Amino acid sequence: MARESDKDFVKDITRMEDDFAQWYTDVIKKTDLVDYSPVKGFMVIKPYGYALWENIQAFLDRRFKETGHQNCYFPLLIPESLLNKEKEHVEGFAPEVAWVTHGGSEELAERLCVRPTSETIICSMYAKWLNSYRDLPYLYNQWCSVVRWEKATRPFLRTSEFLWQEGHTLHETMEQAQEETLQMLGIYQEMAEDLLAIPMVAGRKSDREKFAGAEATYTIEALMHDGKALQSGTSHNLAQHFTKAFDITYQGRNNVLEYPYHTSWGASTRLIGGVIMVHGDNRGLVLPPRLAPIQVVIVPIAQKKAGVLEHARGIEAELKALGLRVKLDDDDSNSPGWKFNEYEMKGVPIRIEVGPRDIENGVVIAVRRDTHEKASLEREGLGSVIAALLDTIHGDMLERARKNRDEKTYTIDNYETFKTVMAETPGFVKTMWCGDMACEEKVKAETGVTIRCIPFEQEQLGDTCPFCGKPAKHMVYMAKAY
RNA sequence: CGGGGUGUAGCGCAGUUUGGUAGCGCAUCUGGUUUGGGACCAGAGGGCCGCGGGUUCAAAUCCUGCCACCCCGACCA
Repeated sequence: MARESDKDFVKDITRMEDDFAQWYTDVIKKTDLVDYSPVKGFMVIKPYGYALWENIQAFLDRRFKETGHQNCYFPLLIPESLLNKEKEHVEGFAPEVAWVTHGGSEELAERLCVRPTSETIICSMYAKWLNSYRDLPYLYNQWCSVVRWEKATRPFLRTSEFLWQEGHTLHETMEQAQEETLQMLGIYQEMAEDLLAIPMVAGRKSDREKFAGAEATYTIEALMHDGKALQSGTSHNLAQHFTKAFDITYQGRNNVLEYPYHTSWGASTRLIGGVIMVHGDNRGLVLPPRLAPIQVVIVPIAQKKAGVLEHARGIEAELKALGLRVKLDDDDSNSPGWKFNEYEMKGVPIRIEVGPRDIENGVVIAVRRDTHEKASLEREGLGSVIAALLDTIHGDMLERARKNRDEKTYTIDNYETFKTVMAETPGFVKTMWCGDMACEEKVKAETGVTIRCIPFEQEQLGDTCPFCGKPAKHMVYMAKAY
């Protein structure tokens, strides 16, 4: 195996070490994932980008159904009076909701908000439907878009409208709600690792960072290439906060009216931004094989020569028969060299080159996107070798991402070192914390760093909080966040 | 919402200081030769210069208002 080129960048894309934000924008634009629409903060997701979302949807939807959930659909518009019912919730979301004030030319008696999330409309319906403990649990999910009027937007990471799913469940007991909350977070983590090849830190949000109206919020957090963290999926135990506000009651087992326990959980197109920033390099996207819309691209060489295209089509058919997503690029208006660059930029995991020389030798050339390793493979039995190679690439990408993250994860026990590290080599910081919101606010104000989560896997790193000197309550992961 | 920057052909840009026929590269189209890391030759098409007002004989260029995008901060998936 030989490194095929020393060149580790392309002229169209800013190098990530020079300007990470510009690199991200360049990659998104050059690879045809999205385009900007006429309305600020609203983006068009183009076919290559939407295919990524469809693969995320397919994975999650399968797992939701395997765990007993059903899909349904609730309306886009929510009356203001419903939004206002849960106090913390409305305070959290009011600043960024869009309002519908007119129907045609008539001004509405009550204005309607475009959902920023659907707890309120869904709870108002659950209140009508729920009668008996025999009806529980409610295990519903919807795939939809929501609108949050953002001031600063970036494709995938923060847009005024985004696609997501939101699950909303009701349970008889707090224990069942908690079990559901953690189960769904676990599915997000499984998806991140098995599909996106992104290792996650899972844990609970601090009270300052939790969802508006939640008893507890759980999160998976990933570390990007630039050392900033991305919240990648959240699952909330809402306890009885909304069910009481919306007066959702049922006849319980002991013949008294009870309020059910409530959860909600969501993951969005933001995950795509995470994939770009965790795996991408200076040549563009590097897509994990199970997510990639095109897993293998076949580039014929000297395709007008007799037999070349037919041979390439045979390879295409064999790989497709194995269920792989394959593209044969037989467009003769682009040279092979152009195609090499194009599909590398688009992150296609494996490129197969086949020309007259290879046909004669009974081989093909296969090149890995993630490592640039080039190998000559026997044509005979190629399908199973390629299928296995895709799995190897997935494992290697996950491992590489884990190694990158671990190298940028620092254990720190004093504030001065913390400041230095976060200023010079940002990443995750593992440290003890007193549990006091004022202390958390102070650190954020002074350094811009926030508590990403209180991880499930706790370590006793010390006895005092390095920020205020009070007794430590938890070990936390901290980082600057997207 | 504050600070900085940018809007000219599908994409990337020059031209704006000093007002005077709208330019370049890539892409596109036609024909031909090519094809193992961004091919070559010849020809062709493509523009409300972000949008609106103003100054002027004349505006991409000067004045003014707005809009969008990018970057850096404050707020959030």
